[in-house]
Amino acid sequence: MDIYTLTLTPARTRFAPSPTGHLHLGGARTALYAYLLAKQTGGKFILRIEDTDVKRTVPGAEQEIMDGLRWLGLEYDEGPDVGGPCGPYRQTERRDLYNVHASRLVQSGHAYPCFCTPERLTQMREAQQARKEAPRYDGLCRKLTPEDAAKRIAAGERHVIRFKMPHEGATVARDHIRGDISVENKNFDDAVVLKSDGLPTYHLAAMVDDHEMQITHVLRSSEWLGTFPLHVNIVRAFGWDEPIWAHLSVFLKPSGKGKMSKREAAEAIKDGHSIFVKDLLELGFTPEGVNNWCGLMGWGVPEDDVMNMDQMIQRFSIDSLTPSPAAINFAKLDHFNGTHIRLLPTADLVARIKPFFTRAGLSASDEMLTQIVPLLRERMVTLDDALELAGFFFRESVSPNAQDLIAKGLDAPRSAEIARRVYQILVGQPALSQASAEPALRAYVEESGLNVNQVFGILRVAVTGQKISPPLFESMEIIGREKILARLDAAVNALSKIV
RNA sequence: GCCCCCAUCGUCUAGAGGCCCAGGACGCGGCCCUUUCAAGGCCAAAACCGGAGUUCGAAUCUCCGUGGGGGCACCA
Repeated sequence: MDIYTLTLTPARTRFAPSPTGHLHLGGARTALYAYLLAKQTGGKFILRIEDTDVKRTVPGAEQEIMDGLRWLGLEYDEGPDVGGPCGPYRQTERRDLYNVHASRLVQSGHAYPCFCTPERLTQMREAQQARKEAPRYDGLCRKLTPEDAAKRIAAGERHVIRFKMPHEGATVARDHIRGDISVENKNFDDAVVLKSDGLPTYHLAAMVDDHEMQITHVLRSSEWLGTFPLHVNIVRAFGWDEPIWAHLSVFLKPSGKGKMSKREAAEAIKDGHSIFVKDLLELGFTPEGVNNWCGLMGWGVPEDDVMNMDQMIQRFSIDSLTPSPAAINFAKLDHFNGTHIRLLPTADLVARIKPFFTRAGLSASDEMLTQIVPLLRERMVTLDDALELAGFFFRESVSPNAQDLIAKGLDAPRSAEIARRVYQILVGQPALSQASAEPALRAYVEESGLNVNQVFGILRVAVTGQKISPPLFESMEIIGREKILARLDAAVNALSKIV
């Protein structure tokens, strides 16, 4: 089989989060890569919920994950709410399957029941740490005869199933990003694969499911690198073929010193950013921007790094994934978000900013927004910028800061005088179009000896209520003559009251 | 303490022995455009962690050091 054929073999990939919290950037990127690989090869992208730790499961988390994936455009082909040929896709609904497999491991001599109590294990670990030894299961129950074990199980004694790690030799596991990883087996202990509540741990559940669901490429966080050899041993104990494994580097906080912490996450929010997908949506980020940005962290694209989903699908390759941790750079997210906003067709952008006006209690019609969007587009970094930039279009009146109405280098009375003059000029214009208003005002600027910034500045603040606004004359044409004159009149009044 | 992984501009990265006195992107600085703010265009500054090897030749290969990250649960 040549390389070309290989890359076209449909991949089955999966995103397998546990529903214990918010969907975050790391998860989003893992899902993105898995999605890209599946789509590129004409394969399937699967969502599997790893909820075997019942105590840690958070209500609503699963829904948030599904909503988040859909918002990002990472539509899964198989999953809890869409079904599929390998379901169910929630691990708690597959417990019988894990029991069967755990038994198989015991029968084949690859695993054994362990009756050690949590108390004993804690004591053991504490003693080991006191002796500066690595905390590790001492293998007490590994020595039990199958007969003894069977008797205790029959007696109803509470127990777990542990995987029997080889004591001798080394395990060589191949990570697609890093190459062969070799670890001495003596560094491992016998991990629990089935808990006393009858549910599996990750080590068993993930291996069984990846096999049963015929996953071809396992893309997961590099946090799993430590237990990677264990997983490989489990897969081999079953006699299964291994998938291609790729351990994705972790995201570091912006400083590059350590993983994102709660504290850092809070800092980011204050700054209008977040590591949580649900926040990103509310903060006005676009799926296009987020995907492009986080996809680029850990993936070495030679050039042309502004990409939409189709382009990412075409260009993605697990061969160009990078092994080193990446520090999050929110400034770059801003850049990509702004870039993708500018790439959006007007109707699309209108639809996306509308909710932000609605939420602010402003009724913005599609017609109006369609006119305004071209003025806004290149000034937006996030979608909610539209509200800040263009709220004045939809308000009955504006209330500028009186001081802002005073032109640079002039005083209030002089500014009021200018505003009055501008009013007169505009009143004289039957239709307040850009074509008529602008030349008239420029002529005034010329004859008055003032500069454009002074005159247009007063007008801008009077009409928009803001020092920074979209292009003035285009905006005025949309606002309409009546409102403009009223606002200008109000500005003259405000200016006159300043002593 | 033990184990594993990583190491190119501030950040994300290109680079798979000569194409590299190291390329792109973000950010930063400057200039142009300009009614504000942006966007856009142009220009600039900015890096191969250190030390030994291997080689005619190393950012690229090997070893050591250092630094950083991750892991060592009946959590994932």
